[in-house]
Amino acid sequence: MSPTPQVKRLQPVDVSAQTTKTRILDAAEELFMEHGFEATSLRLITTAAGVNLAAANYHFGSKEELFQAVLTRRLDPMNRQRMDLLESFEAAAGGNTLSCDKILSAMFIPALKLARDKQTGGQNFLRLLGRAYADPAPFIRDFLSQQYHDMIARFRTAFAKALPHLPKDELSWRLHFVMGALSYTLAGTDVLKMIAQFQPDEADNDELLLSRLAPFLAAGLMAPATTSGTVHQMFQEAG
Amino acid sequence: MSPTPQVKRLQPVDVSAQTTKTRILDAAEELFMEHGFEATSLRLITTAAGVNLAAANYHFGSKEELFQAVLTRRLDPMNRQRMDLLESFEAAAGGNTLSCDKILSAMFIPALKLARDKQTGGQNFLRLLGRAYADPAPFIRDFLSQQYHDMIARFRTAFAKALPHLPKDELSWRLHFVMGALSYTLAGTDVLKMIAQFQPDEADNDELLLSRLAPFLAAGLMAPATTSGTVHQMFQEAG
DNA sequence: GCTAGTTTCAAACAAACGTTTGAACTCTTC
DNA sequence: GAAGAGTTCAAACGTTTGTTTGAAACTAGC
Repeated sequence: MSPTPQVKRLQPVDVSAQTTKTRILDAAEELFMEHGFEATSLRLITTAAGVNLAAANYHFGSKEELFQAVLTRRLDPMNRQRMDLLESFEAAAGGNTLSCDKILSAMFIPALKLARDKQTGGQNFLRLLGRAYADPAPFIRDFLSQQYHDMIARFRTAFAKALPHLPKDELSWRLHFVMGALSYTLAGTDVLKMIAQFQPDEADNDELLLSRLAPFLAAGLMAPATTSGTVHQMFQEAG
Repeated sequence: MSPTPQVKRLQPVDVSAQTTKTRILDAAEELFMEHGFEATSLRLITTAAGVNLAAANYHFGSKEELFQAVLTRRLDPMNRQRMDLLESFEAAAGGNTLSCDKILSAMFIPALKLARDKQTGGQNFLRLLGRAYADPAPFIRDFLSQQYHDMIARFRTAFAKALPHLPKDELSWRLHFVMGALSYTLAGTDVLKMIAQFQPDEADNDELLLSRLAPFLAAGLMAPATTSGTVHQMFQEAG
């Protein structure tokens, strides 16, 4: 049924096929980023890629699988880098527990690397990732939560050591806020205008962005635990 | 061209027409929330509302206008409440400057009120709003940034007084982070699972959520200003 | 240079989309 | 109860969607 060409081959993979595949991936990355999953048609993608319409289905099976392929191509290596970096930080620290900032930097630096590497088109990808994180489509949410699962678990235990005073559920919440702020910020289009206002140098947009975001999130993570009923109390006063 | 029935009438508006209109709005609110703008068809909406397909175009003109109508119905009053509340806080404080927490509570409390009011279906709306904030469609982004403009400007000056040490551009960034974290958190579907894990009482989901988020964001806002090159430095170490 | 496997291509598929139409219906107003 | 504005309805409009098809083109291996 599906035209997946899975054949054992001892020779290097056919080159022309690869370029068609990557051309589709590149075009899809940019267009999905710009318009979202639903609003981007395969005709738009294949036309932009300069390939035949049927090539998308031939190489990827379906539109959903193409979208997932676009994500995995960069997300997988990035999350692996994040975990490796965290591990190397822990090794370097010996028995000492890592600071919040250090752990956060292990999350941010691989993203930054991607954003800087113009050759891999990482700028587009980070924004696409932020958008995908907010997309309601179940197949996207399931795919992402599966992709992020190991990394989140790994960082949760690291943060738990750095913030021993914090109840576990409180930490879960704050990690969620961190991921949210990161995703949302990277996804914002308006951010570009905002950046242009202060820093005309486009090259370091994402670096500037993350250098602002990191201290903000670190302070939030290190805040004292929520006293129950804080907001409830405020609500009563002002209701 | 447009079938807008704008006629001066001295009698109370036709009741059956209103119920059709609100039935569409209610169904659209829920379905847009669940599937997003593009993935929700007018046929799905009108079927769920139990009205004829053409009724949507008759009462709202187009799908885009329907979406905007869904948003304005609740967003407009909420943002007005936010500004009124901030003003009353400032009046109560006399000449004294408000604390960060107090200003934040002026942003959160109207959202909380909406979330609690089950009669108006506010739960759905807050999630829809979070989703809309991350939607790439230009007409949605333009509409929202216009809707939020006054409120953001008002709160920016309030925060500027509360945080005099913070450079203006740094404050702009942090306000952006606050709005992002708020939107993203409210939009999350996974949040529901997370909440269910700790707090089975569904009634106060959003209250619990905001009572966790508020201290996190307050701490972030009050963090010392970014020292230039922080992340850059980290990046060099770990690169 | 023939063969077999892989990739490209133009064309067509059925289904779903937002929107429009004109007739039927409901209601108030005189 | 006739008139007329406002609303509902079934049906159809022309597009666009993701996907499939079968033949043509291409690329090795022998």
